[in-house]
Amino acid sequence: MSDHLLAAIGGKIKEKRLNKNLSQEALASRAELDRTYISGVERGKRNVSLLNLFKIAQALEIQATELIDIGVTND
Amino acid sequence: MSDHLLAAIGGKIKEKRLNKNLSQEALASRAELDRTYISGVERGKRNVSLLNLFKIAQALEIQATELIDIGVTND
DNA sequence: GAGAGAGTGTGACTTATAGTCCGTAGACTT
DNA sequence: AAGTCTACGGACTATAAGTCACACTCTCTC
Repeated sequence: MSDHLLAAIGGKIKEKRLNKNLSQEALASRAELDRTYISGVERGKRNVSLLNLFKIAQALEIQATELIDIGVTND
Repeated sequence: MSDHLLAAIGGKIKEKRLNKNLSQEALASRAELDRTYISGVERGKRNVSLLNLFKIAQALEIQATELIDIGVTND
């Protein structure tokens, strides 16, 4: 529960972004967020808030659930 | 994309909490958050960050995806 | 039908950090 | 070498995190 979680989510975002052939800047523009912010998010340096998560998902044309659907077990 | 989204997620949290017969205070305790914070989240007054979302999901013994899996279409 | 206890809503507040805006530097492409 | 893309830093502003006191509603018991 912490950094690697954000990194995993950041990785997902990067993956989806590349799938769509978008630059960080293009994604940032679509999501109305800052390019350096997207950079930080993808590198797991940012603890994104829900509204921004949804903005990013929308910019990527995917469900927000896809972005946080990482292997998190409730062991 | 905004308040009603947070309210919808808050509603989900409340629903899951009640399913588990937990009080806000009990949930807050499990998630190591403040009771009034949980109250605000459930009422959609708080734009929760990812880490806290995961804390809450873990406290509810569910996947975080379940909490944000509301009817959001990419129309 | 007053008093106690559990559960919740809410406003106000301080502190931590989310998020922006400026920049520089390096990798890669054409 | 000019253009594109990204990592990263510093300085700032906006807002989330976190806490408190108090009010209110129930329900139960005396």
